[in-house]
Amino acid sequence: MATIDDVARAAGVSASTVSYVLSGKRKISGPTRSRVEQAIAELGYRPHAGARALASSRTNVIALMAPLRVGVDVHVIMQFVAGVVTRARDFDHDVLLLTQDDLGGLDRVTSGSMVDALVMMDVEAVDPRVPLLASQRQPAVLIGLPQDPAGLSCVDLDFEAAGRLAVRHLFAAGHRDIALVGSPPQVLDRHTSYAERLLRGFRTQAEASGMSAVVEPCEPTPAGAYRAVDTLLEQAPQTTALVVHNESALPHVLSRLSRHGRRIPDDLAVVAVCPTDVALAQAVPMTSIDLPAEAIGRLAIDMVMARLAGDQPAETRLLAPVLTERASSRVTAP
Amino acid sequence: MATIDDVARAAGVSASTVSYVLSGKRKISGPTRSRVEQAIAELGYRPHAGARALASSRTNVIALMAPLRVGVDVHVIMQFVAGVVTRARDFDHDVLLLTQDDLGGLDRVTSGSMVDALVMMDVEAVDPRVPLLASQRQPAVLIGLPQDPAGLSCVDLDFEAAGRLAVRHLFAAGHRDIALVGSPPQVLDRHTSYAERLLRGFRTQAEASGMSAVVEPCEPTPAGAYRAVDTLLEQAPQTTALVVHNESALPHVLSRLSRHGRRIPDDLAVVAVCPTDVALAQAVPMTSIDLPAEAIGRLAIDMVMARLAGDQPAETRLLAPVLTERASSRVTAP
DNA sequence: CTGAAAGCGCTAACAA
DNA sequence: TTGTTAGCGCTTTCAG
Repeated sequence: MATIDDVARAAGVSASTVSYVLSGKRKISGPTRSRVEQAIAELGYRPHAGARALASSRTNVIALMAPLRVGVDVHVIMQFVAGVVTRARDFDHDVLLLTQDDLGGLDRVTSGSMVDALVMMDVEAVDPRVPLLASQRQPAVLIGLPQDPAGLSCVDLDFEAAGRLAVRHLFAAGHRDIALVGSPPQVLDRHTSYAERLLRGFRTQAEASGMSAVVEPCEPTPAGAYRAVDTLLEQAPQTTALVVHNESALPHVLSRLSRHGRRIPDDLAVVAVCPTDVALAQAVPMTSIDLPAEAIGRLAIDMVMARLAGDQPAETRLLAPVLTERASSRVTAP
Repeated sequence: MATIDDVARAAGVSASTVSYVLSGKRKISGPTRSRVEQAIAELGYRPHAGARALASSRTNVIALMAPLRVGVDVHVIMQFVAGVVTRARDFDHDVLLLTQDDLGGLDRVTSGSMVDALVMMDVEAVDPRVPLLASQRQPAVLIGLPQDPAGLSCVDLDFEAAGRLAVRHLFAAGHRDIALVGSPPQVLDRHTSYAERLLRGFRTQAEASGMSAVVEPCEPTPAGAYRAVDTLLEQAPQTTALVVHNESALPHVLSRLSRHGRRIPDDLAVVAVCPTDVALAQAVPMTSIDLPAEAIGRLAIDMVMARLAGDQPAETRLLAPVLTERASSRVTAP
């Protein structure tokens, strides 16, 4: 492999000049610059990442902690990761992938100076990883909202507003008896922030609007979805509209409803909280509040870069929910 | 951050001794070792990854090129990635994530000495990335089977054998008219290796067994699945069994069949080629040939490590398919 | 069994 | 506008 000295020699300049041509941190005359660039091209030179990191204490790598356990919301995770990776590339950064449960990984990549910053997905209200962030010098951006976001950068969809929005939409369509098919019990049990926030928005708005509102947690399996639907139809048969916040269960909820002879939207309106492509991939196109996972991922990187540039303090950004009406809640002509 | 010199000073030894304690490449006396270890613990010392890479030309990072585009087989991708990451950790390696389309990324991480090796998912029969591998010094392991795997390490499920196995299973259950609901047309168009291999196995075995076999490519959408099912039932109404090799379409295929009044397995047997958890997440538990994505990921890392250790030449490993019979193809009592 | 010292390839003062 | 030089923190000969 060619080194910076090889390039310098070939171009008839010093190594530092090559370095400055590469970094642009110094003004270089036209002729010199082109000689250097040509030498770089001819030799196929690439700076050695380790050497660079050692000298500059910058790795151009961002760590991403992602929940790789299968099961829940694979789509969302993938889109999110895609957003992070592609946006990082826009800033000439690469992404090191850590699994959610690799608690030690946090310290490893951080203390070992493997990365310049950290993005943590799927942060829970009380998250064991959050306290660990305090002791490290690299900035972190969290996806989700810990109970105490003091001094931390956070991004997420405003799930509470999303809950309210869904309910208001249904209210406007004339519904007065609604239900939420929510996250799996274990997700709620571990106080996953987004699940609780959506639930809160759903409940408060329903109450504010004087609607009767039932909540049914739901396993992300066919059996779980069937159970949830069956329970719901039995215990609250007067329900005319559903909010579904459970991507994996969604198709099974719909198929169970159809098995019960409930037509969508005629007998039952449904609003889903999920990525648009999931909403469109259902048997009936779903009215949905988009979970803009890719956009959030990109935004997380933008925030990381702002922090790295030093011009930004930590901030929390909650994206306003957007509801798109589709067939599943459309008021049909009588 | 504490450096190796800090540790050496604290322990009253030289830096090289600390290094050797860490690497185990030299015999160190008991007392010395424990003094060093204590100093490391007290100072919370972590070797600087860049410095280490510079001095040793080893990064302990593996690059993983994954198809992050959403749509097809997200589950499979996630499981695969999970397998790679967790197994890499077993060998004290981390994973740098590249997107499939980031062709330049290959050269970047490789020439820049950011990684020790490469794992490439979803390799197609004729893949633009494969020729690029020739010029780099880091070993690569491919998931999938390029047309010409000369000198490259490859792992994958033996899809051709899987196709044959599915057909043999159905033959044994008495079926003589079968159909394949396959990959999306565009996947076949780009000569995706696994799609073609499964197709080949399906066709050859059906022919060998004297069965009539129809093939229907299928978009990974509800509409696509409906179309495929409708076409099939119309053009080959005598079909009594289906092989589905299309994870995303699977639920929609099943729901369409049920809408057509075809009961599974009574009217139509179905064998799916997909991860076990997907097979179990359907309305009817699916007889399936497992796509052991996580295992393949782990295996890929094992092969990487063998190559890095230098003891292994490149080799191709095709995993034997395993079929598990479940309700969707069970012969029911008359 | 341990230490000294020479780099690994790059960046960023400091000089000119 | 460019060059010189001193590290960055570690690994690994070479010596003892």
